Amino acid sequence: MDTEAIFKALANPVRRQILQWLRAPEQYLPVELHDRIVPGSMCAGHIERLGGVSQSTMSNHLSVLQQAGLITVHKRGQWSYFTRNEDLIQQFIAYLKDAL
Amino acid sequence: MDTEAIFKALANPVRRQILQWLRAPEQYLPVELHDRIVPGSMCAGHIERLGGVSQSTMSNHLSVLQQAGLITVHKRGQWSYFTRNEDLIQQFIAYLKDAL
DNA sequence: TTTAAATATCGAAAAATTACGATATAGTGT
DNA sequence: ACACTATATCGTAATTTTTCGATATTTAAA
Repeated sequence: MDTEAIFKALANPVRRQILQWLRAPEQYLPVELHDRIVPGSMCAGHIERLGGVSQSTMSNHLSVLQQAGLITVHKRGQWSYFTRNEDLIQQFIAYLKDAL
Repeated sequence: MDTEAIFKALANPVRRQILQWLRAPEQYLPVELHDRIVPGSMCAGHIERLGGVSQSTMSNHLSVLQQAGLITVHKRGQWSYFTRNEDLIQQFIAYLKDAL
């Protein structure tokens, strides 16, 4: 667990917001897509549309979260589906409980 | 609780280290000072000597931690004694548990 | 096989953070 | 009043982060 990378990743509000969106993707996606997606995930394009930043900027944020291990990607066709890495997130919180 | 400020404060390794030193100040202070200090605290000067940065830089780090609420200051004479704000730290961890 | 769509990467500008030395402020002791 | 110590603040340079538009890459569709 790269705590340095995790702390840095979480220091940015857009990235924290992404983690929130990924808690309940269905809530933020058009209903007609609910059965098409990788469950519990959103593709980069939808995340981009939710955030107020450019495509390349959002792609970078997703990359930072991914490198910190907070999210994982599954590529299907031309899409990249991002999912929270609950294991790591819980591991990180457990770590904080007696290391912070 | 200013979570934005807390996340930003924790993004810096020197500041996280300060919180660690403040968990057990006696461990990092000369024995002859143990009965002179505000319990569970260290003055700015001692923190400065532990960290590898200049006086002004360390003073700034302490200020950032303080503004985030992670530490508190008690001034006595010409010294500033810094203490962990355990309440806020625990509150932050509790917040993370269901908001991260 | 050309065209379009989704995403990633590149290069550079803007903004924020970190760092330092110098100086200011405030308290202590002479 | 004066010198001395501890800490804070100021101005600024260096570094890192954030951002963007442009371009490259990959897959799908016509």
